[in-house]
Amino acid sequence: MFSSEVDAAPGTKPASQQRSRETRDKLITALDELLREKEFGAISVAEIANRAGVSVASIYQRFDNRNAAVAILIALYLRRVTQWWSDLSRSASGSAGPASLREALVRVGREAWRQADDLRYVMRPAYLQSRLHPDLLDEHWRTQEERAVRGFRSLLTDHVDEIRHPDLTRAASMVAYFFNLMFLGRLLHPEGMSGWELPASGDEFAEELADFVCAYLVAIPSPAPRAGDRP
Amino acid sequence: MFSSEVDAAPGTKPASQQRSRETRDKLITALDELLREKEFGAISVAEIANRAGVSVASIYQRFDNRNAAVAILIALYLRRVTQWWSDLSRSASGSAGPASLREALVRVGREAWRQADDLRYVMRPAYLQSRLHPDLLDEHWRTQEERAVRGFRSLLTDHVDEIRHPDLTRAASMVAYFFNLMFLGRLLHPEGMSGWELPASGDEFAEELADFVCAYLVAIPSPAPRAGDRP
Amino acid sequence: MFSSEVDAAPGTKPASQQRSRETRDKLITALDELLREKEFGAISVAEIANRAGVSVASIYQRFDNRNAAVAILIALYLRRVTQWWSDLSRSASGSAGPASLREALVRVGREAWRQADDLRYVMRPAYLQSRLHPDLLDEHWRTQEERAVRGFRSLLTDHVDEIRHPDLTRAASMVAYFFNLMFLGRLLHPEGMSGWELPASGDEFAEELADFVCAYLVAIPSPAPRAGDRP
Amino acid sequence: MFSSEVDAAPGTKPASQQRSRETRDKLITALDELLREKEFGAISVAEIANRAGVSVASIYQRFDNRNAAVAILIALYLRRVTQWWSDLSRSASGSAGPASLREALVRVGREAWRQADDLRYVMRPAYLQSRLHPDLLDEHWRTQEERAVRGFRSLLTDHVDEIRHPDLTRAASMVAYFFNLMFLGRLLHPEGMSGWELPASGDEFAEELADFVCAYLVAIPSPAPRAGDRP
DNA sequence: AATGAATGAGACTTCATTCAT
DNA sequence: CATGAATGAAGTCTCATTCAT
Repeated sequence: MFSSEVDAAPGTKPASQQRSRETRDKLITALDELLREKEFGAISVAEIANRAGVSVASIYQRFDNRNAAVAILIALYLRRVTQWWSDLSRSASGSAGPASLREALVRVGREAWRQADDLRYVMRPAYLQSRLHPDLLDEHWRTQEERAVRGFRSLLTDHVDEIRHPDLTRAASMVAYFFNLMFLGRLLHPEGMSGWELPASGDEFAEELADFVCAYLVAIPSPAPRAGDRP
Repeated sequence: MFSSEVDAAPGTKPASQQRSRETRDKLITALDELLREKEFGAISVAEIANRAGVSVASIYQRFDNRNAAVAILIALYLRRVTQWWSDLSRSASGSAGPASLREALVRVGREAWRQADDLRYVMRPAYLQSRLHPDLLDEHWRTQEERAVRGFRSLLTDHVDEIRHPDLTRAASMVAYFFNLMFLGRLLHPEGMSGWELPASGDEFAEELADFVCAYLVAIPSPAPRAGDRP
Repeated sequence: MFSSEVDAAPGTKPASQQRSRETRDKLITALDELLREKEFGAISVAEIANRAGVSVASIYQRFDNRNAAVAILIALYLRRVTQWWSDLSRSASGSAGPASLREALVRVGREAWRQADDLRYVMRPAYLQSRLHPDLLDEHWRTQEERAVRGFRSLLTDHVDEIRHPDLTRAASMVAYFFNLMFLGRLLHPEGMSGWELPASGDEFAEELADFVCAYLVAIPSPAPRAGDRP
Repeated sequence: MFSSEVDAAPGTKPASQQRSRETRDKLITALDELLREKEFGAISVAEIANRAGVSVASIYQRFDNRNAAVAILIALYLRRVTQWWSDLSRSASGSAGPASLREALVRVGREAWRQADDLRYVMRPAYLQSRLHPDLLDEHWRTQEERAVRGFRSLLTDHVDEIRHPDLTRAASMVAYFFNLMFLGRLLHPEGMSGWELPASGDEFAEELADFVCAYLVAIPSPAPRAGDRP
């Protein structure tokens, strides 16, 4: 079921037999469920085993140690985020793609907003874990980042005629970085935009984001737009 | 030494005597030191006590819980961030303030970048803790957010003649939100801009940020700057 | 206020000053209150001090150690039980005393039943403590027992013409022992007569008790009333 | 060894394997030993584990709580008292049962006296605990009480021709209640009859008890035996 | 005399992990 | 391979008591 992603994870022992693969899947599903109920740090090995209906010792036959349960998190995370990015790309550059750059950005913003909500229960612990044990997951984040940059690069290229920013690569990086931060913020602060006096509705906020980013992209190249350009 | 901030914290017991205040300060200092070495979750009560040179029980005479040691984190956090914001405001709106909006933003970006590095060791655990126990700290974050919005609002007001964005309040919120995210990102990803192919130097990055934000602020109000405005 | 009884207690330090006597009384009152809320073992020194509005250290200036707080229990216990016995005697042998032995016993039973309810909150912990630390209180119980025996002895003497038991001293001992057990049972099993299928009302039960005891007292001396005396 | 009783106890985790049953028995035996040396409240989890030769954590694999170690007490208690009652019944109603009611009661009294001594070391803590945590054990006491009432009921029925008390059920309850109190008193006051000036020897005391109870049972029904019936 | 602070000792409990079946 | 049992290590917290003001 989850074979390819999970076996690649560090600390994960090979599951050659049919039976072991079943056990492994049961464990992943159990953790997936538990993560919707409580934070990772509060989930004990015994709890995972109970929920999965297997013995505690079985976990150690699948994974090196409890920290390697992060491996399961990665599996879950990868499964979903990969799915998300491919969905996003497909819809963004589809034959019926959005007419304008702004529309494309609004769409991405809206998607990111929604995804942040949907994936929060798995991304949040995965992310927080990754901050506490950077070594384990940094490679994965890096990969994601690069994928995001490439994604935006191609999106910008699709609308290159609207863009005045002199360096498309740099622009794509900034935009990807910006969207990523927004995504992260939404992930970690689910309660929303409260203190910022910003629109709490995803759709409205996506419009504002698009404006924000568009301005940067279509602005007359510096130094022109700066001080003193008002008549 | 730390009296005013710490006494206000929830879960903190009053320290009326000279001696108790000394103990409390020793504890705060100890935690401060430990946080430079390891993450909060890995610091045991006994460790704090040892480092502070007091008994474990003394910790419980000062604080309700181990969790209330988060209170110490808040104290540290508040002390530093408050300091930072007041410094920033003073320098930004001083008599010899920056000539242009962009220069002001570059300066803020540079400051934020540096501060994120300096305060990381305390902010990071404080932040991650606050994500695991949102109820304890959300009020504080809210306060900070509002303060940031007000700060940027006044900064923008100082340069209102350069700004074309129709809604100054909304603009201030967006900019504050953006800078905050950037700050947060730097906090949590100290290793830097690696995956993003962005300038790793703070100064250079601050310039790019300023451009990003400036464009949004000085852009010709929508719908004008959008699709089809290039001759 | 409580001076005479309390000062006599072992482990109690002399309270020569006015102030110390006040403190001591506050402590006793505090414990008295607390005992209505929870069992002795669950009452900490700090709790007593808090309730009394004095410092923890003050307790150690009044008493040798926590176990000597049992001394306070004794004080409370003595105060009340002494009061009870004297009331009982006064009413039993008063000028308008009950006409018959049975009436007198019913009255005693009723009183004991009611007192057991009223004093339970202090007697129960005192008693249980005394079972856990027999050495501290055994002397007091002994005293009480002897007082009870004497009380019943005089009660029986008042009605000697109704009694056929050959040995009045032995009879008084048995009756006192019996009432004491009943009192104890009521003390420790407040929920009542549930399992015994006995009258739950104090008045009705007192009647049965009186019958029980009366039979013993007025029975034709053994061996006469035994087997084969039915025609 | 102890399987049936212990597994039924609340807070006790199932011990399916041979090995776990061994551990559980070691724990029970250890507690049994310790109770002969000190009171339950003074026995720590570590002590039980040490004595049993198992690790502290093993206790928590067998029982939910330290309080659930009371379950062990119940097990011990039940084992012994159940045994006692069945022995008593067997001997009392055996083919060669006592000729008279009085003889039967003397025998019961003697047995109860001896048993109270023998079982004291386990009954006393069990009883005191049950008074401190009534909810845990009240059901058991209730059961015991009802069993006692039934036992005496059948004993009285065996000698119904000697009894003049009009209500056999009520009489059985009173007698059971009385013997139970006596048993309880002996349990809690091992030092004996000191204050009461009663026979310290079990055999002699049993005779007096029998007289006491017999009188109640064979007394001419009220109101006859009361005041003024002496010629 | 009274007090707040400090503390050593120890209690209970949890948990990740290993072992033997 | 899967499991229930066992455990060492560690953690959080409480408490009776002493100390210094």
